[in-house]
Amino acid sequence: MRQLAFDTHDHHRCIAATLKSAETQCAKAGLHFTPVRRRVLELLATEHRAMGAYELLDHLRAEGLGSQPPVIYRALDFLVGHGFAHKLERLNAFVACCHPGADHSPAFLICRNCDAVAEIRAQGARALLGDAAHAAGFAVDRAVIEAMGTCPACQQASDAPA
Amino acid sequence: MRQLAFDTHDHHRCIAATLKSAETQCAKAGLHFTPVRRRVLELLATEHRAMGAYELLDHLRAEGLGSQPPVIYRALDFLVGHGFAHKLERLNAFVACCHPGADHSPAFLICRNCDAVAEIRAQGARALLGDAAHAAGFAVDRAVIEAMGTCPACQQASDAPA
DNA sequence: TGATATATGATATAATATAACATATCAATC
DNA sequence: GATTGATATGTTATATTATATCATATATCA
Repeated sequence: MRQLAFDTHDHHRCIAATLKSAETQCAKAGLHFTPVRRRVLELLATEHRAMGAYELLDHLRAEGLGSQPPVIYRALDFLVGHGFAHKLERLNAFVACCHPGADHSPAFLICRNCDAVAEIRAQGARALLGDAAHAAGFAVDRAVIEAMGTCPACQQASDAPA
Repeated sequence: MRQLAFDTHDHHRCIAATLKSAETQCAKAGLHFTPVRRRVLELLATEHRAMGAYELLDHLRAEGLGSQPPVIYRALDFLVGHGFAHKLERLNAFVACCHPGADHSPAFLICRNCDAVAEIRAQGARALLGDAAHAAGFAVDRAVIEAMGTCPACQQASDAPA
């Protein structure tokens, strides 16, 4: 079961693993994995794509789990704050974390054409960035790394046009 | 005259160089460096910090150069599109480019404490990111790299509290 | 049980950004 | 110089994203 980049994978297991991991981590750390928080993570994991806050809120509303913006933003703050989800700054949207539990320096590959998003590890790039920053006297605590471009599927599609 | 990171520099020359460079590039490329566009770049260069679209628009309005949001967003689109300014996705704000004319892969260092922003070159990090993306079959055309952390001045301030 | 911290509900509004259409300006050509 | 086409600006309206604030509920623990 792989969960890297644009590869296909066993998505049922992927969703289950994401939720299970969050559950476990929350239990360990004494965090409350409440119904709203759980459901938001589940939605993100299930759709497996970048979703906007209001799109997520629409789901919650339909399910009677909350109807006002603060509900979703609080849930997202929790999930992002504890590393269960990430915010894509470029899209003002959110994705479930693909490497739950791993200490990671995530980078995102965002397809301009179809909006597919992949999370990859970027330890190397992150380290070089840290070095360059350090040389300028700056101490980095978090790096936003988002690559815009074309995913494999869209490259193929444009190579072989109708 | 240095214009790197958080170093001090001759700011008058820095502003002049930024405008001059944009002027030259526009002339070469047949682009219209109109009064609004010029003034927005000048504001960004003068303040030398991240500014929001509406903050910039307030200046334009005070000067009779435009009063509605589309005016500033169009000017910013032009400046960002041609590399004269950059958008900081993390802040939803804009800065003048510090390396005008240079073919560059900019990265930004953003101080959480005082919002100071420095633009550095990140060729190395960008290259590693490109490699990692390539391994996933993804073709990068642009990378957003923004480091959140603490600038030199704020580090000193917190080392030696009152 | 009562005190405290944490989470949710609800109202209002702030901040950021774009769609759509009208008008003006500029540059090239007839 | 008038015509045209491309580019830029003006203007109105509205969409999208996000937060402040205060009230209420729920959980935890002394």
